[in-house]
Amino acid sequence: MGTTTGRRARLRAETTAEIKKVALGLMATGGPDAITLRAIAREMGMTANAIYGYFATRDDLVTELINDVYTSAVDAVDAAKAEAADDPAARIEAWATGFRTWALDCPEGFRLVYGDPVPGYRPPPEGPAPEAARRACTGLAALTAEAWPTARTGEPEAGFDWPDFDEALLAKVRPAVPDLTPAGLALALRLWGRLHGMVALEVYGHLRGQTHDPDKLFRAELAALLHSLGLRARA
Amino acid sequence: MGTTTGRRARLRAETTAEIKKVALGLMATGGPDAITLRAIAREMGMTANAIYGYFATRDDLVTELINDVYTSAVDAVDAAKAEAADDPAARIEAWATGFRTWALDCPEGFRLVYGDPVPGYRPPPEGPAPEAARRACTGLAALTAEAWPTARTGEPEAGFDWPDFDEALLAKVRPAVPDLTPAGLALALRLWGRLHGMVALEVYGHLRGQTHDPDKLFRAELAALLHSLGLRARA
DNA sequence: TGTACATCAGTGAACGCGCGTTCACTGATGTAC
DNA sequence: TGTACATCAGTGAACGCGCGTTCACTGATGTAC
Repeated sequence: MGTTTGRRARLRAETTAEIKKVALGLMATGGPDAITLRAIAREMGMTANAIYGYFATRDDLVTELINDVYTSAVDAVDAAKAEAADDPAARIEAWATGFRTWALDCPEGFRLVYGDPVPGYRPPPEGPAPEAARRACTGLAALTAEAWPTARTGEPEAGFDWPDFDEALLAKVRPAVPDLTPAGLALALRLWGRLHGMVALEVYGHLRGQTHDPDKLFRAELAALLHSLGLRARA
Repeated sequence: MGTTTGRRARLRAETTAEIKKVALGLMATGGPDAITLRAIAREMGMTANAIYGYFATRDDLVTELINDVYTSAVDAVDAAKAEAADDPAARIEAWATGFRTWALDCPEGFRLVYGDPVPGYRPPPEGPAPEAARRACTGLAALTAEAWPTARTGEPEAGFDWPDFDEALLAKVRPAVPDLTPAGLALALRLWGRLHGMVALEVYGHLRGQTHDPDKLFRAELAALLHSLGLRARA
């Protein structure tokens, strides 16, 4: 009996996964508005309402999609960081290139998480992927804390204090990374912005008409970023 | 006769402008997919097909919208730059804050130009706003060229050469800014990315759960940016 | 100044489409004795 | 091992909706003599 119910469960899980994969594929070719139950069903050779056996509603599907994609991003950067040599420059480099690689591998995912929402989508009140967001925050904060001893000397002082930040962010970050200062947290957010800028331009195609070698441009920006933190790139 | 035909023409221009204004307003409240002829007409108290008297097609309307909005952005940063003191740091600061101010004043515009396109929209082959794009490129390149004498010393060398860049970009930039080097142009693109990152995060609401004072964060990033160019912020 | 005509902004009904979602159902797969 | 029953994935038709676009039209505004 275990094996037979197991088989049904497995088929169910496979179909669920396929629905999500097809949804992402549709978004890749047609943009966020291409994620429709009918289009997914068409692609899978079934009727649209069959999807209701797997997701209660289209918004539920989109929420799961965002959650999956965001989690895969955090997994990717965490893994890249973990594989890197045990020094701040190497780890920041791995984190940044890991993020860019993930985004270029799955530009639809990047858009889904950071760009315009799917038309008509209403996310749940706590956000579509709270756990992935938490991991992303603390991961970056920890990374910044590692680099802080050298970074602080190269950085102009900006006078940040804890009340400048959102309570929810502090609640996530301070217990996980106790040795981070307010200025360090501000730096973390700025590093995030700096990475986001380059990757967003590339994902949205704005670099296409500018350079043949976005890779080189990214490496240059990364080298400058490390340089400004008082660190030196490996390559 | 001149006055009467003039009146018709004026009414026509006013209605055209109102259609665009309403379209932007709809996008502000409902996202890019809210720009529909029917919604615009509803808002204006007319029927949807009346809009065909002003725009041949919905895509034409969107193209004009993007063009207007992009042009207003370039006008805004050019004006900010022109008003600034005649030194590179002040001009870069004015350019960056001018851009951010424009984006926060008109976040729909930022999304329209830099984010996901309006669902179903097919831009014309030369892009929706080629002239505005050209002005933005050359403006930033000129700004970078001004800062280049000090910036080059602080920057790690990355070995860029003209073939790294797109011919179309070079055709725009090199005649307008003849004293720009390949490394300088790469720096221009990176500055663009750096600015884009912070502003995009803020416009898309990703900073909302992080800091109460995005303004301060932006100023800190700007100060660090100037610092890395060997310049010093005024404030 | 008055009248006949041209322009043209906007109407109202209709088209075909794709959407999310509901409903009653069928038929194959698995379960209990 | 064989039969009666339960589960459940998926069907097919239908709903009401909003969309872009087309069409034949009306009625007010402007023009020419």
